[in-house]
Amino acid sequence: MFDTLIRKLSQAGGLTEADHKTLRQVSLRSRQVPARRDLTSEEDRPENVHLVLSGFVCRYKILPKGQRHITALMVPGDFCDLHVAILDEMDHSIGTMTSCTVVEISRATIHDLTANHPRIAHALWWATLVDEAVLREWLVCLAGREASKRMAHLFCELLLRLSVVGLVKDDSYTVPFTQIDLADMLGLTPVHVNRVVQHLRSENLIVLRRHHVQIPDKARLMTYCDFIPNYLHRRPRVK
Amino acid sequence: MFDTLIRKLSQAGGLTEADHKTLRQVSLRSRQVPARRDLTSEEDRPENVHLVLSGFVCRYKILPKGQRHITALMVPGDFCDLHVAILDEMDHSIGTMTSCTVVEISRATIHDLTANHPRIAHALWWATLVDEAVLREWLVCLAGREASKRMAHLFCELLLRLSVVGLVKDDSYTVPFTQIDLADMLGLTPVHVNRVVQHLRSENLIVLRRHHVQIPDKARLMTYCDFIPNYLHRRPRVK
DNA sequence: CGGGCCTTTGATTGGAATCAAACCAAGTGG
DNA sequence: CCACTTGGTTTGATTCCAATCAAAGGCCCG
Repeated sequence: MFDTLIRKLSQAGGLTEADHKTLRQVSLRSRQVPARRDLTSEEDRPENVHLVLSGFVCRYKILPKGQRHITALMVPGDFCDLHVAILDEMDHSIGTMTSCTVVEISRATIHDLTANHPRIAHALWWATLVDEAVLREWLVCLAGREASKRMAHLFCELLLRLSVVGLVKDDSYTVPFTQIDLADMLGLTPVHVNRVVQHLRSENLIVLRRHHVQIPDKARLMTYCDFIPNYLHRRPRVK
Repeated sequence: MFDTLIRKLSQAGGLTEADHKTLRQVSLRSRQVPARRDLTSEEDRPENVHLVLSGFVCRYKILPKGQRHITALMVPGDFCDLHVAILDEMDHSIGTMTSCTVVEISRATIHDLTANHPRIAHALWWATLVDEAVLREWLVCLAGREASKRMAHLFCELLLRLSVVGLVKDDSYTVPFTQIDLADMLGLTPVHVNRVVQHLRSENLIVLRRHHVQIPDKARLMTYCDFIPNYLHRRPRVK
């Protein structure tokens, strides 16, 4: 569990052995959370930051008309809500999509780390900037790509993000969300998501069945949706 | 010019008199930049972070098909690209929309501030988190609101953001961008932007003429687009 | 005063939403 | 172990918002 935290922050570069030691001493409580539960809700002032160890978590907002829009997906190794350590109030909610194991880190701990361990502070800042870069790509995707390329793009992104944490095997991974969840991520209706899925299937770009995707030819899928991975800011080794 | 920097960072709270002094000693070079110039381009590894003193700057990406999408707007008092101090490579470009005065702060300076002045580091982190919150709202807006509400929402946001820096008078401010720029922000075509503008005009929700907006009834405009300002994370005093 | 960019208007097309209903899989309880 | 329920997936028909194509005005600047 410590490894997950250290691995995550090491991606920012620049951590020393002493920093690793500091992180190992951080008191972490791991917790099991069922699917479809909120970890924190809008307007909360939560006391803990969460780090995902297993399962999928999403960040979402509810629009006035009641529809939900998912603005970010957190997979194992990701922080859910570093914001809460810095901002005064949540402007969105965070909920599990599957049953999850999460680690809670108190705001006090984050404050101590940022105040007294500049390289760790730097790494935490790095993590939020990468999140922002992903968010930016989602925005551009939503604005400028048609539905089927948007979905293909999402599957490409997940392929890379999940492979970093060892959750991809033979270009295939588990997508534990429903077509309704996909609709909420891509800004489409569930009906249209279904049609798009069928289209991608018919082109043999993805094989999606029972919460499991397999990508027959990832180069072709990436070309199809003009996927450029630079926004993920992965370290070279993960290439 | 120092005041702008200090005012910006003070919004995060927690800065001491000593921090102010530190910031005053930061070496700042202010520079005039013409309209429609890039400050930094994708794949650059720029040496300076920019802070806007006057004028409008935007963050944008170019899609494969050649269309531009603007992902963020920076107004006086905003940082353009704190990323460059932390991430290895730009994944987007930053360009002026008008003639601008910007201040350049070297990466080395930012690194020194974050390494040795924890409260300033905290404030910088805060600034990026607020940027992210705005980005998130843009995403939700794009996905879930129809064109005219999206545009109304943008005008509401600008009203608040510009009033913080004293650029609003009588619920009226300058919007120095063209309908083409608006289209690139809202994910619409220029033609449709024009029609939406006309619709908002006909409803008397905005008075837009010659790069200048006046809002006859801001409560009505906010109600119209369900504008909830919490995502801007303004300090109470600015209410 | 001419040229270029922006704005405006019109006609048409198309992608995705909406409405409606059937189908399917999985879990529940009698 | 099988009706029953529930949530998700699929299909079809229709509507509508916004894109596209095309061209005419305005405005500003050199």
